[in-house]
Amino acid sequence: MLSLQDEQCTRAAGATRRMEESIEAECDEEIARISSQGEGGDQGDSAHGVGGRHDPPRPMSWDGELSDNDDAIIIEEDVDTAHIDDDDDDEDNDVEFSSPKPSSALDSTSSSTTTSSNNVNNNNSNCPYSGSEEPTTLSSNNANTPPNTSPPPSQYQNHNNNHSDDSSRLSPPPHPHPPAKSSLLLCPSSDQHNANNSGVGGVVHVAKNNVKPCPHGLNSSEDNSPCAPPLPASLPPNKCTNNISNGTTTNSVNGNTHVHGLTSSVLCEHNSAPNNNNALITNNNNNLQHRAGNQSQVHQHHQQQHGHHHPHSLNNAVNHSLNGLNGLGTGNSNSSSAINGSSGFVQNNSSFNCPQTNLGSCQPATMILQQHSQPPMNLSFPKIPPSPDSALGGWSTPSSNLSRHNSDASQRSFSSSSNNTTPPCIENYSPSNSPLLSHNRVVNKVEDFDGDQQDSVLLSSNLTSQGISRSQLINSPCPICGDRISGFHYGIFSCESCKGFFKRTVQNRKNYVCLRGASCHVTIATRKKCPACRFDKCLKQGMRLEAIREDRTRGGRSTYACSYTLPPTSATPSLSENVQQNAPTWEIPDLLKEIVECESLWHLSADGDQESDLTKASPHHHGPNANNADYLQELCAAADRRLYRLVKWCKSLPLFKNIQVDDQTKLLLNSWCELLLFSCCYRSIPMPAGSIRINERLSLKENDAHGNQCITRMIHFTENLRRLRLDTGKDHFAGSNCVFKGMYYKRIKNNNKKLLEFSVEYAALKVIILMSSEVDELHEGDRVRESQERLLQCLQAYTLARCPESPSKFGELLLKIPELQRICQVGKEMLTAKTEGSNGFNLLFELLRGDH
DNA sequence: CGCTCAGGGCCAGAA
DNA sequence: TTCTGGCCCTGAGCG
Repeated sequence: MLSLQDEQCTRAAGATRRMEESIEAECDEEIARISSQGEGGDQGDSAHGVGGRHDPPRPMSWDGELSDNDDAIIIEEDVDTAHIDDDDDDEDNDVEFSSPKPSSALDSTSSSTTTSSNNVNNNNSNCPYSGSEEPTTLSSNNANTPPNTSPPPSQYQNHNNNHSDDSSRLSPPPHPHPPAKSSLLLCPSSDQHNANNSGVGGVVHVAKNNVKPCPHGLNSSEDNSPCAPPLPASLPPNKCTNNISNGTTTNSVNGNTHVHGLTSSVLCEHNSAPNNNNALITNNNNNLQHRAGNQSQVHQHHQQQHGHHHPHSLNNAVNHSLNGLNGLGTGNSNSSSAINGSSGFVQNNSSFNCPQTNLGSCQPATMILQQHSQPPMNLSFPKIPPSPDSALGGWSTPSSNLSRHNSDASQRSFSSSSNNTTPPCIENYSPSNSPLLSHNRVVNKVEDFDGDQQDSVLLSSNLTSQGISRSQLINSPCPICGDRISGFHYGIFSCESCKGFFKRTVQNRKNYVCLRGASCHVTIATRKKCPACRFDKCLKQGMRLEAIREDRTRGGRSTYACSYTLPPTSATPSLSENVQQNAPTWEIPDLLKEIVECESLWHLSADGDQESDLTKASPHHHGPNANNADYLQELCAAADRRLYRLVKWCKSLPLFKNIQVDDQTKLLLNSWCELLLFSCCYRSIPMPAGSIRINERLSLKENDAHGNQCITRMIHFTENLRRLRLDTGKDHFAGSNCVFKGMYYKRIKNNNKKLLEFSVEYAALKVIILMSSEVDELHEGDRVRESQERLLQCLQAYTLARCPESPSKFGELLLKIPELQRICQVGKEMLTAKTEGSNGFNLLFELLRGDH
């Protein structure tokens, strides 16, 4: 009698064989298809072969409409929405795609893929910060402490109360901002750390005005020792690495810097473990706190969950990227520095933001990201204070209209001191036509170039050449709400109300949630209606979280790095164009381009595509009635169909397709579930919150799951993805010099065509998941490992280049993987139980039976 | 040493 | 009761 284990092995072998056969069949089919196509290669193939093709760039329009572009690939779909249909399945029956410009068989891949996911941002939730955990406010020792009470549920909610069951509507994880005034803060796992620093077990007393910043922003005033390495740019400069003995929140135990504020929660965790090497991975939506920033902890956790190891390279990258999660913005390619202790990365980042020397205090973000891979450098940048006057290159008139009088009391200033400045009519103010938008972008662009004094000159000349006068700036509307600007606040010129709003939001840790899709228009009239969107706009316009002083010291100049970046906005046309022309471009690594081009394979289901037939033939395909019948059956059917597409996708991937078939099979067997679930969740991003899209006809809400943990977790995972703000195709073309080799369109209602948009980050992450070198008994383990590392490097480079203001993006992306693996574990168990005893004979069942 | 100006605090009014 | 926003205070940076 065969033991259960033997039986499982047998089944696994069967699944393996089937996977191999599928892969080989795909190969054969591919070859046959290419051979038979001659010049008219179909689009499916166009994206199969990747690499080595360098077609000239083609102009693209971004209206999403297709005109007469022969190169476009049209995927028809009877939908009127522009979902991110990366791997829609059931609509395949309705899908066809037109032939692109004929090309040779071997060059059939020359049609390129235009990628983006246009709906991602539209469905982003309100808070751009996720994945961090802030200290728990236990109580207040100060009567002035802003109360952490529950806000009206309809509009927003305080983070402190966000651990409700209805996590799909939870506010995003808290902003990593400073604690409320004089709060008693508890680091959830930081007893030892806190005891060391405050003398009160587990409690950090944040004293009001009790921190005397060091004169250099480095040492406490009592300490005459040489300056410790300054903090990274994103940290307030008066948070010295030296311990401040008055019970405040900084310390330098083993080189760690415990800072709250922007990075408080994460750093709190990060530094709290005995080895000072922790970080926090949170998953608020799942009400899970995966506190495993320490490599070993991640490792252990993962082992416990899955019985195997994280890929070493992935692990490195996770640890590496934790720096970014802390807002420290590492681009250090030597991940060992992160692994070996946070002291390493603190010191590796030590060249920044010393207010005394102004080392990098105004360095461009791109420089910062590049430089912390270097050991501490003796930088000799000329001093560039981050104040707007300085940043703007030193206007000729020292007594600016942006003096105190219009900084604090803007109304007074406008009425009295600005004789030559006619106060603009309020009706003329509009955030959309504010020169400030362009101005801020100019600041950003200039800072991106260099950190030295030339910035100022260049910026000044830019402003001059673009005709931006000081009075124009002053008279410009607040870029957030359109109100009158009162001064330079938290990194941008803004009005007094937005300044106060931003300050309160950050200081009091408000965590607003927009219930209208996070797309509310923020104007002077509506700014009170949706604080979530208002805060979001504050951030988008460039307000800096780190400008909020965690110690609440008053006075003085800002010393945070002013290398803020702004997203493309609808600035004044001429200026916008100018900025656009001068915009530094970032490039999508070629490898990622090739990967993205393979994304189209999730859509393609042309005639002859076996998937269509399989779909129709699937005995588990229940069609529209599945919604009320057995969604699990529908889920299985959808998963089963996608598996075939998965194989097609895999074998077209660069790096992967060069791996021998045995290893390909093992990698696929290892990751098929993660890939399927990930794609499902990604596809669900445009869906309403709290639901996932199984296929074209079936979507599930949390209620529909009837407590099914897998579905629930998938919904939460989708929510996390939504917050993560994956890139979109528009991003690529707005800021990059990326040119894909073709354009894919989906035919929608009224015979219109919608440009398909793929996310580079999403696509790359899938391949990283696939290329797990920790799979047992790989013949070419080293090769797989190298491939994954290469992918990781590309993705990191891409995320840093695209979002220099969010150095944590890369880490946050990677941290989705263990979360995904946990969901898969639950999902497999669910599906296995479901298919127990079933005589179904398809790939999914085979995989499931062999998986346990 | 005085000025600048950005960040924090206060508080009346609004929601 | 909470939030808003105008006004004022503070103090580091700078000339």
